[in-house]
Amino acid sequence: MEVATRISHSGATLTKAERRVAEVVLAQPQLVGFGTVADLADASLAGAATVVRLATKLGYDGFTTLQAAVQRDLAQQLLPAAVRIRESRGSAGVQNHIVREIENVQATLLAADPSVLQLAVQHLSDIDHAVLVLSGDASAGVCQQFVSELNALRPHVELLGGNEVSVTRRLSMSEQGDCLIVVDLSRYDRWVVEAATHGRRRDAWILALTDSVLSPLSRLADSSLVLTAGGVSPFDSHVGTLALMNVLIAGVAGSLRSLATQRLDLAEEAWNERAQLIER
Amino acid sequence: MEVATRISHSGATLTKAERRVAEVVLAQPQLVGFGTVADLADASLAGAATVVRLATKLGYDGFTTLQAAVQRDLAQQLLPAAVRIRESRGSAGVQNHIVREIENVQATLLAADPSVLQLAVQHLSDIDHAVLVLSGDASAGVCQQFVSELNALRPHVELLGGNEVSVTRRLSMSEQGDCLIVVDLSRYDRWVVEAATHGRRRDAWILALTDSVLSPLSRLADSSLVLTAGGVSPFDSHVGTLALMNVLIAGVAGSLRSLATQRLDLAEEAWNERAQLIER
DNA sequence: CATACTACGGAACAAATATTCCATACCAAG
DNA sequence: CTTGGTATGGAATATTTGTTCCGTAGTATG
Repeated sequence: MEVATRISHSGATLTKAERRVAEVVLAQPQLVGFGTVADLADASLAGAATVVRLATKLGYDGFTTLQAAVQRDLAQQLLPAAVRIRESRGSAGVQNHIVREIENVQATLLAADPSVLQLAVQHLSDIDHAVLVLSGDASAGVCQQFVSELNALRPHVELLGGNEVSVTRRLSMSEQGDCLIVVDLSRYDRWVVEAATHGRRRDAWILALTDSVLSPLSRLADSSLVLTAGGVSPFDSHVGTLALMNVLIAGVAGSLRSLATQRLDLAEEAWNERAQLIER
Repeated sequence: MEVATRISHSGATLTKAERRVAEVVLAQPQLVGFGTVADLADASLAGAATVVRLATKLGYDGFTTLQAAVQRDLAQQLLPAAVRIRESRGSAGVQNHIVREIENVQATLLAADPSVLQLAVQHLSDIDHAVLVLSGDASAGVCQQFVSELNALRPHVELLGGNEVSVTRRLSMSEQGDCLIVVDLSRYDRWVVEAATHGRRRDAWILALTDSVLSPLSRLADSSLVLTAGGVSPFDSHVGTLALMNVLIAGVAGSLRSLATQRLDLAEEAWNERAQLIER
């Protein structure tokens, strides 16, 4: 991505209008490769002169040269994906990762039984009951991610953590119909399995996200989804897990549409009020 | 392949020179999409007039119209490679997610400049300096995941969090050569950008993981990696981010092999001693 | 061999497109 | 509020590029 590099390099010195143009160049490279100065100017609500100025600022002779560069980049992308990955600037390492992680995503999502997904979304969308998420140490991060997003959509979502005692106490206060999501891969954290067992006695509906239907969590759970987590590093990859969680989140967002948008709007408003977010 | 269809349809009625042109159109569509009448004429050893005649013979108004058609065909091919791999397994809903997340992984990892990755791994493997990770609210979970895994491989890795004051304080104590990883997507958390600015003054080496080379984080950082995070739900997908982090983790594990295995063994031993992990 | 017809490409012409120039709007500093 | 400087887009200009026309060469047919 020759062009992207140059934009990044000159990024700081760009003016407001030039930046708009640069964004369009990055977002819709076809428009540059196939189109004209006027097309690009229209798309970025800028003048033709600004487009040319950007091109020269990036170190090109003019729009025509910039266009040629974009066309080279696009031509790269036109090569078959397999060739692209192989030719992608050496580093066989990254290729391995791509293949491996894609496999994780695909295997995890394809293995998910649609009826289980539907059931899970249904329970996760039931705002009359709490959602408790229990995770092994190795997957705590992705679970926190899941909890925080789910929390943005609906109330009463908790990540169980701290020490074993506090988790057990929280589970003891759970009510029938609460939803317990347990996430752990082999080798399983003993306390997670024990806590899940406790949850079972409390009549929670349990969904296991784990690496095998033979796992102790699967045995405990009412439903389970099987994860594929082949890693290149010493650790399991949670890419598939996160992708699966995204599916659940999207499902909940869909089924709680009005409540969810209302909650998101409230957050949005608060952010704006205090200018806590910036566009650029 | 709209153009190919027309060529095969009118194939019989083409003259010798026209056929040569048509062959080039099929073999090197980029030349048509990106090039001019003269380019195509040269490549097919024909005159400019012949090129135009072919275009009209195929039913187009002229070369310009033919070119537009070829550009549409090319644009199809430019769509996320994953879209074309639509194997009809899985339900429609999950299909979308698979395609989207695969695209996130692929785009994020392919966009990563190997030299930047190498540099990042180098800094992350430098055990004489601390690694500080600063994250926007929306990506806190995956960052925690990253930090916890990195922590298993080497000491002095911290996730900056809590309130703004404590983050600022921690950054104030950072030393030259420390490594600051900043992760945030548009719209950016103001405090994250401000904290990163502070880190810059403290002479930390800054790596930005963000969604555009035009982001304020990119501007601040010494190096940056661009994330693709297209989501189906209301939230960004951090699947690509996590995959990229896995690449970094694997790199660090490789370069710190002996230290890392030593640390992992220690943890292993402690777990075994207390029977905290179970096989099944 | 002669004639009629078709294919073909060079060059003139017309259209489009990139580039440059300039007046205006905007903004910050005094 | 004024002034100096910068950013910006419209319009004039220059260049490139598509299209059309026409003379020539090649080919088939009688």
